[in-house]
Amino acid sequence: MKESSPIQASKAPAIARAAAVLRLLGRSDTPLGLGAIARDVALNPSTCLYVLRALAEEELVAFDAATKRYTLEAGVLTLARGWLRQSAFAELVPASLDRLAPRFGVTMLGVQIVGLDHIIVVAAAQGGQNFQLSAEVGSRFPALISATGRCIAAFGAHDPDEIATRFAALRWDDPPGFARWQAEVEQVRERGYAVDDGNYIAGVTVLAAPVWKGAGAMTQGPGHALVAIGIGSALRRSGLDALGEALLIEARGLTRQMGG
Amino acid sequence: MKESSPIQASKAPAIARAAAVLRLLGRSDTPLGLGAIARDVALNPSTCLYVLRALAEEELVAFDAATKRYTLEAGVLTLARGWLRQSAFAELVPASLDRLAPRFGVTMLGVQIVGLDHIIVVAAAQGGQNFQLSAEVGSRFPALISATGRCIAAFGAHDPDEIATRFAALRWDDPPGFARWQAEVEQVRERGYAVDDGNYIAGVTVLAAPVWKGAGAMTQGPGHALVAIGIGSALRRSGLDALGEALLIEARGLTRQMGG
DNA sequence: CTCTTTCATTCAATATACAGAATACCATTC
DNA sequence: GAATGGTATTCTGTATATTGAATGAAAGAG
Repeated sequence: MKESSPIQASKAPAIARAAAVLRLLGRSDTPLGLGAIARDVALNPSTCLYVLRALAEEELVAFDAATKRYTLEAGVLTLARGWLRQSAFAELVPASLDRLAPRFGVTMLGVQIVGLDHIIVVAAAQGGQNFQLSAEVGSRFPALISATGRCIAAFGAHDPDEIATRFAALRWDDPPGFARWQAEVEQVRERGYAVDDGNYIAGVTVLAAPVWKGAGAMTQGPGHALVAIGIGSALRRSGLDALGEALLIEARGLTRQMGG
Repeated sequence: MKESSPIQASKAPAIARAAAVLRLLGRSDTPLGLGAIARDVALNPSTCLYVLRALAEEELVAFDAATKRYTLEAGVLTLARGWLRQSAFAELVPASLDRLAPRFGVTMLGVQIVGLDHIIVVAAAQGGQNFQLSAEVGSRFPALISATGRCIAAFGAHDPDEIATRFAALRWDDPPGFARWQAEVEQVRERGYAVDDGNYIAGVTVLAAPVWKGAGAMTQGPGHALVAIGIGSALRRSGLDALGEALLIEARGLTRQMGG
């Protein structure tokens, strides 16, 4: 039997339900009622009510008794603080971002790589005052997209078939063919950093360099990456190579600081 | 490390267990094994294992297969981002903090009031270069402590008995007597902002001013507060009143912007 | 290398969380 | 004021999540 039975396979389904509810509330722009929530996460209203009450008890969701609507509660911030506290990367990366962003006038991101599924923005710094290509902390992106994706493909020890499958599911503004993409990935292995020149978002150029986590963990692939984002025309004018090399230096410094 | 609070009966106990595990992992400085986690949250190892697996499936917990240790995963950041997105206060307050912190050389906090239980730091700004500020976001404090506590007591429509009970449980460096504290709370009602002069932390003065949430929600008490923290001697020299009045003005501005 | 200890994981019986129907609660509308 | 529609909430039998013991897999000591 193939392993693909993701729903109901767990021995603690209430947790998956709770996570789905939290994510829905995080996505929603307005407070939601029980009915709307139950419908969206495909739960029985009664079950959903108990989930919401338990989450409210933990102060992860807020309940407005007057309108009977639910929202995320600030308790989720406390969890995030706990993660930030213990993540060496999150602690160290802002300094690197603050160095590079003003120097090259780019938006800098520090991202965490979560498997082959996706990456999560951990920290950000704005370079130019005019064009703010803001990606907020906590945002998720598909793992293989853009420059970071080429990094993951180049340095992660992943199954080629798996990569091909996931590549096919990506959405680009201007998709590169798989063959050309693979050639670029090969180039990343030599050069050390990756470039996405308008493929992901038209007119926008993205660079990424890998940061490894623990000592000698390089065989398992990078756990993080530094990302630079800027307007393509401006970046090409000021020289991509200089930015790429600066990314590499900072990324190597971070790897070293984290015990490499 | 101290034991977590006991898990209470609910119709979805797995959620309370999950929250306890997440909080424990957030508190811990090092990755933890199954045994340590199960012991701390008072769970059967087998049950705890299923909880951890479900949390890992949701990418709220990271599992290191080599060491069999668990950590918080970056997914908690995504939840926090959802909360920040939909909180008008979190969106607006940084501007206020950034205005006041350098002007008075104080550490500024924006806090969210969660019932009578506690407050959560939502945003922070440094005046001097003394401490790291970003680490503070997400911290929890008892609701009635320090200057914020006097605000909540003054403007929240809470049961006096409940307040007295909770007051008795607080820990101060230099506890004010209940009678004197109540007199100060009365003063807060007239002046509009609260002062804690070395009671909570010796040598440190804290000021707080309330921010109400929705329009006409003042009857239910403030949902947020602006907090200023500084060295007592320095603050008294530069004048507490000026800082207090500035806090009030910013707090009123925020209340207005949030639909007051 | 073998024994001992510690920890993670599976297994099978049973206490209980869950789904669905039934009820209570509002807020509108007639 | 009565009725209606759309909610949220309680109630109850049953499938299943939880438990504690048994098994497996490492790590450390002798």
